Amino acid sequence: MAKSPGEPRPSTPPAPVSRRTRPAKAALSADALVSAALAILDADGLDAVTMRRVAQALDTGAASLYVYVANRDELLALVYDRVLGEIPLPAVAAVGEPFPRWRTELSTLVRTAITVLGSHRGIATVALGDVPTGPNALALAEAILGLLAGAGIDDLTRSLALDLINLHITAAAAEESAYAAKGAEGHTEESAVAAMDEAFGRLSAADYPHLVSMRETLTAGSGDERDAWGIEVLLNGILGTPARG
Amino acid sequence: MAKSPGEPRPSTPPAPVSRRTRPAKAALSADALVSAALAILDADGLDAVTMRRVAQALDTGAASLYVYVANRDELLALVYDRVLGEIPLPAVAAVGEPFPRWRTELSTLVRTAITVLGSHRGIATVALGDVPTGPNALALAEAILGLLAGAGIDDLTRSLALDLINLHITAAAAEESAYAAKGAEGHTEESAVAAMDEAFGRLSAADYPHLVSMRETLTAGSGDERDAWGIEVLLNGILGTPARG
DNA sequence: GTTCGTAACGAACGGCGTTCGTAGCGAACG
DNA sequence: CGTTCGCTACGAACGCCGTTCGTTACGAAC
Repeated sequence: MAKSPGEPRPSTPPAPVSRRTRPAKAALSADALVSAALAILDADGLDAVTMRRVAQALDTGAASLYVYVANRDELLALVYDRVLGEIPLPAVAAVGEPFPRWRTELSTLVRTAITVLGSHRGIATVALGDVPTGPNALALAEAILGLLAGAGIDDLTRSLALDLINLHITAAAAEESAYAAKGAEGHTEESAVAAMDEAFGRLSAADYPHLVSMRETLTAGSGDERDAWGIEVLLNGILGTPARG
Repeated sequence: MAKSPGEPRPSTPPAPVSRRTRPAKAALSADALVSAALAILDADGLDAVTMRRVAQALDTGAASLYVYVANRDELLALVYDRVLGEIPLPAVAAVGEPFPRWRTELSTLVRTAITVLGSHRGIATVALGDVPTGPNALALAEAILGLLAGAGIDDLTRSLALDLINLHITAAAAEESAYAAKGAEGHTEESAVAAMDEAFGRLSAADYPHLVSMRETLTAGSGDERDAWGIEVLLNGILGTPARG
């Protein structure tokens, strides 16, 4: 009762009971923050995941979030790991056991990882700045290492291959998100071709002979086909490039 | 004379001559914006490249920049292309001519591209959102296509390979920048190992057998060695994976 | 009954990208 | 020569942002 700050509510009088007064409210938690952030991410993209919007979705103030999360980057890292959890992982063979199905399993694992990460608008870019160490990131790494072990690849090569595959997943997903974001609801095809023509129209065949001659080939193939080819290249390359070879 | 707004300068009277009154001033230009932005980028990183700071470096106001650039993203795209210009490109063989040195040339081209992009703190992430179409980006693409042509690779495969190589360059550079940024002046080695141990300390060998058994191998090798191996994998994989095979 | 740690919160700080209305100024035009 | 016009430049402002601070409420411990 002392202090008597009165009613310092200059903006929104229609809410009669202060949020603080209300009792239950489902209790905040880091998981709840992540869920709210993920919903905003899917709805409006990475830039829309602001502390204020997350707080608003949870019917609280931005300052309250800092009890569960040190800052926005940490929240995004948690969201990233949550998304990684959506990737179905194959059962891992025991250490030392050969696993003949490793190639198809690894191929689909990489492809689904790219698709899952790419479908949550822009979250993949989070991983390019922080080496992720969340539980689901570790589980994914474990699965990849297990499949590579099933191929009989030595430890050093597997270690390098893990990095390379992770890099590829992240980059391919980030690119996919970017394409999806650009299109929004416009035609991906049309705008992409338009941009291409715009850029190519000014090219002289003398200065850029290969680009000009390949103009049509460069836009060929769907994203999925390009993704699939990329994975094949990676796997073939890994098999054919032992470390310290 | 009409209107007579008087002297609406409530904040900084110590500057007697309005910037407007001063005559010469070297004249703004898109190039000047890019140079100023690049200097800030190298000094303080991508986040520090704000419209206000660029304007300040040019001794003007942020609003003035919009005459030469539509928005910050466009400015960053110009900076990105400027940085690409720092990459020395090999002479391109004529279309149809075999070029036996293609492999070493392409390998060093990719490696230097990663190094150059990675050395300008965070600029590589710009390319993950915009397919770059600046002149230097086109020249780089032309060079890569030319070297691949020297290897006798067909058009469709070259097209896919170009995308894959560009993706790898961008991602590897972004990761390199991120590592450099994390370290700042702290020991990269120490902090990386500490983070690893932090994450690995909680791992049970039952749940993560491969990760645990490879704990030491995973941190082996310098960044350069990993980069070099990655390029070999890409090139070997491209050679061994014709499109529509 | 009192103390105390801590979740929750409103307000504020400093900064951001961008827009708006206007001021200056050289060239074009009558 | 006088006027108009287009364009660069600019200060101020808008609506955001992440984060911090000081205070309040409240449950558990004593």
